[in-house]
Amino acid sequence: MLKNKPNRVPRSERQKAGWQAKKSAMTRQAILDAAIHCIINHGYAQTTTSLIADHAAVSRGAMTHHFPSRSDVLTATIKFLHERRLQEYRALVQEYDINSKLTAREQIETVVQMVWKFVTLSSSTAYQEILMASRTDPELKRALEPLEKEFEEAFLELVKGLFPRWERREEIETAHDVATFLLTGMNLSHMRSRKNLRSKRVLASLADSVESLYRRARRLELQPKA
Amino acid sequence: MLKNKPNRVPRSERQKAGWQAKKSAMTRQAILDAAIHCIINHGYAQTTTSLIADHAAVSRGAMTHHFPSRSDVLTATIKFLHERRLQEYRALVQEYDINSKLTAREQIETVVQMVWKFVTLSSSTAYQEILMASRTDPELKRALEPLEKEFEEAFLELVKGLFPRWERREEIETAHDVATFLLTGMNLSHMRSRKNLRSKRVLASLADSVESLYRRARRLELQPKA
DNA sequence: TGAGAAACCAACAGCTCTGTTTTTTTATTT
DNA sequence: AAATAAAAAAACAGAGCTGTTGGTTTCTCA
Repeated sequence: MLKNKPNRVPRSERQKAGWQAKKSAMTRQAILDAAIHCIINHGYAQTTTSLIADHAAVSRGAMTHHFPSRSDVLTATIKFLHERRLQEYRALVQEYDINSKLTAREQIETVVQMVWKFVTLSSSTAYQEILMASRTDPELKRALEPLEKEFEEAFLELVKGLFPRWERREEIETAHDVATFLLTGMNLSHMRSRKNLRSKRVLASLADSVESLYRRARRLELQPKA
Repeated sequence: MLKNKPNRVPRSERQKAGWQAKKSAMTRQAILDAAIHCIINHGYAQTTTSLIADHAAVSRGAMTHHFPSRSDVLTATIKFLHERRLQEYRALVQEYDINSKLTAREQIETVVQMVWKFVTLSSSTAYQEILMASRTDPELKRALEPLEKEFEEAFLELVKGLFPRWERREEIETAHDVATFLLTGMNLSHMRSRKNLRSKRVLASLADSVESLYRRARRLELQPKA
């Protein structure tokens, strides 16, 4: 939604130099925000150009000025979404403040909670929509692959930072896979009906799995060729 | 695809009584098969009435005779898909022959493999498409809910049959949740790129989780109020 | 075998979405 | 202040999808 429609901005502001560029950036941003909003609330396929324009309070003509085709809006949107998710991810890492005063088990539990919170953000819902659409849309698929890799890297970096003594890549990868698969699967199911009672038990079980992988890795690292 | 187009069927067959009813059932079936095929290969949103008709080798007019509206085809399709999945599920249970000669661990591993196979069937892909679409389509959502419940019941029945001494519902449910969430999540990711090396480790970890839940349940059952 | 029903087909109208073009408004620059 | 460039709006044409209508073929049963 356009928070500052041009005619709502005071005259003084509007006469400053560089105002036009600023306005342009604003509507561009409003369009991207609206696109994400539509993907979340109407699904990827139903996100039409007019729907986006309506929700951004921008004429469709103005939109084609910034993005000539529908595909242009959407590819710009997924890039923007990707940035936003990376940002939200980093914010969560800070918020949860996973410091080394905690035991390994406590750290693991905190990370699990954090990742769960991340997965249930609305931006992850949007991402799921796009991911699912990409299954039958080669162009989308191509555009998404590098972004997916970047995210996995970010996750592995987090783990490395938190558990400096966890070196065996095999168990780290498995932990990553188990966590993301389980949490996305759960989120997918929960997006449809919330059953918080059961999710707590699942999160505990996930923490168990990760802990067991961690312990195994530690064991094998100490006696590599036993 | 229509395997037996009416004009390909021998005259003798075509003159038997009840032929018309049989033919009608055949095209109806062909339409439902085609619909599932389209959902798998083009996605739910792209599954248009003409696409289905084309793939079923049936005129669009003939289709509207059996299913007046698009929504009619699709609701019939998801019901049919549901039946098919139940059937495939039962077939897998038989095929894997999980008998009591195996140890608990072996049984668990077999079930995990079986469910994984089930989740990766193309009919599960179709189901995922529908599930995802139902998030933003209230009508679909309403139609899907009872079917979802029926499936969970079927799964719980399987576990009860296999582990008669596993009585605590809490751990059974958690095991169910962990397994389905993890496997759907993994499938969702694999539908896009196959990485079999890593999936084996994930399956092993899942078996660990289930086993640990089983052991805990057994322990708590023996000393209920300790 | 002939009347009536069921299955099937083809063409059309209305709607929505996309992309293009034309026109108007709003900034910037000299 | 005028010329030029950028942004926004409006109107239009083409394509695809849905649902409807009227007509044809195929089967059934008396």
